[in-house]
Amino acid sequence: MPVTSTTKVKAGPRERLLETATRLFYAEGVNSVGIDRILAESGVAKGSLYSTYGSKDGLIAAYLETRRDRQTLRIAEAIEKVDDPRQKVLAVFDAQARLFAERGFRGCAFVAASAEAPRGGTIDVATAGYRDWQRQMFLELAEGLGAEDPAALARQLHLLYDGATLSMRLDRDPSVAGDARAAAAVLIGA
Amino acid sequence: MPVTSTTKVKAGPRERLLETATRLFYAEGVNSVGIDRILAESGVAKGSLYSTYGSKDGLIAAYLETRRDRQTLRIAEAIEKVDDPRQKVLAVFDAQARLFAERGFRGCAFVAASAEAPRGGTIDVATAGYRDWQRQMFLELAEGLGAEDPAALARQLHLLYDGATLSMRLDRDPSVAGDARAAAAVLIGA
DNA sequence: GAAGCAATAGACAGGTCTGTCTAGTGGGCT
DNA sequence: AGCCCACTAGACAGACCTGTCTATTGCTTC
Repeated sequence: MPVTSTTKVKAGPRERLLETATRLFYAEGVNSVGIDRILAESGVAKGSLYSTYGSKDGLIAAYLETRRDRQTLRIAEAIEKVDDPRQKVLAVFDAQARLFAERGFRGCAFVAASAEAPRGGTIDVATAGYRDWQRQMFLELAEGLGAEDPAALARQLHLLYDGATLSMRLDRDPSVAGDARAAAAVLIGA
Repeated sequence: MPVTSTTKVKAGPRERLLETATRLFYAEGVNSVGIDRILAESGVAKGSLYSTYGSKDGLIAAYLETRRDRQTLRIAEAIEKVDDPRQKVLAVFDAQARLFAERGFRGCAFVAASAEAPRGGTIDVATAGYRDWQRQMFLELAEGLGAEDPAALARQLHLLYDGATLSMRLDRDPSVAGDARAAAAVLIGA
């Protein structure tokens, strides 16, 4: 019986590769990290990487998928925890603040990965999917608020969220999430 | 007498290199474009590049400097053109909208360049300088508005500007500048 | 006309990267 | 016991990169 992810005794090459790749890709960028380093630090043979993920691109895709799942789950949970439509919006920015406060957080993985990615490639597609999810989330939140133009409000809230994301990446100042929350409060109060 | 930049008859290697590098770096990213392509497309010899700019890094620095000058000049002009403090703020977002509407615009050059740049390197330093200029500009605008907490308002406006910048890069939709302007109008009206 | 200098053209070194391929090893299942 | 297969270890090919170095050309100035 193959060892599954729930078993802690020993992780297989697939899990070790993904764990190491996630750590290195996120810290230093997908282009800066070569597979040799991932192999060395994970203790996996090169052949296993190519039989499991097919290519470096495949490993990158798996990496982005886990980041996306982590993020969407985190935000969905924060939204579900409260009932008031306004509180739901603020909960998103609170979740962002908690994310920014995490040790080792260095900005959104998708922003970093997509910056130098060739158009139409693996990273581009994964990023577009993540953006779609975000857009849909903000739209549902804005509709829940009963705004007269939910689509416009959703775009503005998304703008604040994006602004905090970019600012965090460029300035490395987690407090920006608080500013985004404050601005969001003004927008949904108006 | 050496030919200066005002003379249109023939541009020297320095100008041709910078022009070609700007075009390619901006379109495809500083890491994706090798010097061989810049040399081939500009018709300049490799020796001239290294005697003029010292290294690829030096060329990148010159590229970012011209982008920065272009941007700061553009925004400063837009601000000076109007007198009303509120109109000055909106003028910044109007300038952003015009920038986004330009043919071939693909998002902020600094965001793209800094995404995969090593910390503390040439790109990082240039980006930090540009960020400082932006922060100062928004602070002066907020102070001109006579807000009770100019620093907080400046950060929120900057957030909207950043949000539009990131959204433009990820979604390639120039209309986002209009959303940023609308949200800014709400913030400075409150 | 001669000298000097900037620029061209391109070979070359030394490094990095992805991906392929071969050989050996060890544990689990029949 | 014996077989199978996943995995390890690492050499290798082929491509690309930056930066150096040499030889040559052509313009400018003395």
